[in-house]
Amino acid sequence: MRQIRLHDTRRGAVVPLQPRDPEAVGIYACGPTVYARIHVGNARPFVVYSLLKRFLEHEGYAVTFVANITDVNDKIYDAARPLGIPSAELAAQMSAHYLEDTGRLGLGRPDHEPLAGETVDGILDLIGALLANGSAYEVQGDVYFRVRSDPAYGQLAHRSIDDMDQGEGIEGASLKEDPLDFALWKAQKPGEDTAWDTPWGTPGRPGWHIECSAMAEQFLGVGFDIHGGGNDLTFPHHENEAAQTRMARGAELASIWMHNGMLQLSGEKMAKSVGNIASLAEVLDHWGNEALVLFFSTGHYRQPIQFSSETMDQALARARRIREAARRLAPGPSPDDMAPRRESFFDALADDYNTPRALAELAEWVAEANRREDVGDGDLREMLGVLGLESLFAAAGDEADAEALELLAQRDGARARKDFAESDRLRDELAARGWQVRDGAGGASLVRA
RNA sequence: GGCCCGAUGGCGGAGUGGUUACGCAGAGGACUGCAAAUCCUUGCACGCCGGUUCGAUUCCGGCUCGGGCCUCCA
Repeated sequence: MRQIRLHDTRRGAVVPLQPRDPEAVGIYACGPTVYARIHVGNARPFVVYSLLKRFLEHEGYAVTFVANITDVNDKIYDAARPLGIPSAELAAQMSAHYLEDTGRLGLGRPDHEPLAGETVDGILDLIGALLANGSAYEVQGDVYFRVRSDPAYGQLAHRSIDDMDQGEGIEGASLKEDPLDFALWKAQKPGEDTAWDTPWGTPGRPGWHIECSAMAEQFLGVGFDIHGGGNDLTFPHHENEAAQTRMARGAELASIWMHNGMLQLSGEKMAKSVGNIASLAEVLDHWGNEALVLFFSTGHYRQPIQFSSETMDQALARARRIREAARRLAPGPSPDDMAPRRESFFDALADDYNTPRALAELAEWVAEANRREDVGDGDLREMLGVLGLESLFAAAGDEADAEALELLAQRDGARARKDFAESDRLRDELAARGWQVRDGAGGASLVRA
């Protein structure tokens, strides 16, 4: 088994993965808050950790991947109000969209996708433990975490407690003992239509940070292996998560905290608040899932990555080349003398999940395969499977293609192939026969005009 | 203001104390009935100023610029 190394934010270094169970790895990644349809940037962690799971499985681990859905949150109340619908209804709608949109990535589902709203028992249990040992206090139905009770607070984000000026809003500030403290639970306020009963008597709903602590613990237990998320969550969200569990359970929530970089659009983080949004659904419509999944792997997961029509087109072209190689290669095992390239591919992934380097190896592998005769496609299948791109072996719109190719063959016996769509002349020809060429990921497909 | 990250060719993006990956785009060539695909060749790229060193894009310091977080944010 290859030694796998990953960057841990807490230690600020690339460290060896040493799972608590030598044969199994648990991964938790923070998912989106479902108050609107997700954008491409939101898809990055979904892709990164889904693919990490595939790689770890390839290396022989049994992996449990948990990605939560935050369905109870201020944002959701705020978004539901002007729409005149219950917040739970909005959350349900947007959750459904989230499942649909991420499903189209073709990467399968995480093993568990808990909803915060269904983990309230676990949340109250954690809060109970914190109240009991003095790390939390209740004020007028709110419950706050006593940040200074945790001597390790700030270690994850590498911040001194004295540099912090954290607040949960002006109203809450007056209730806190210390401005650093953050809400574990918020008493129900007018206009908030979702609330749960509590042991301390006043109904309310959980704070954002505690939701993740509870959901992670429920499915992976305390002390699991990898906690992931976008690097914008490092502080305060992950810092708070870590602190809550540490003080409630006397143990660290996770051993490695991984953080992916932001997707950037015109030099800035893609975010709803900035307004530079491209929805995941739109991007999938335009470029297809293969180009998008490949696009995410063209950059290292920790670095920011530039989203633009240009960089997406580049990913599309790259997918096309791989698809072409997949199409022409004979099924079967690849030659032994090409194995070193395959191994370099996986070695790159073992080294802090370096997908750009892995893709370079894959490109070299493809070039060599193209140069040779009778290269079996085994290695390529193996590599693409780990990258979530096994579908490059199956052409989009195969059936329509077959039919159209038959027509073409009848016409002039041309050595037609899927790339027919590249040729304007053939496009015209097809149009004349009632076919419309529709460009998609890594190729084109045909539909009846 | 504080903490952190980055600055690589037309674009994207790895990596390295001394021959600078890979992809996309471009140019030339091969092959091909035309295309497509594929192959070969090719391109004054490492922000600025100092320092360490036989030698720095790579290490150190400063500067400039960009980005993330410090408030909801993948």
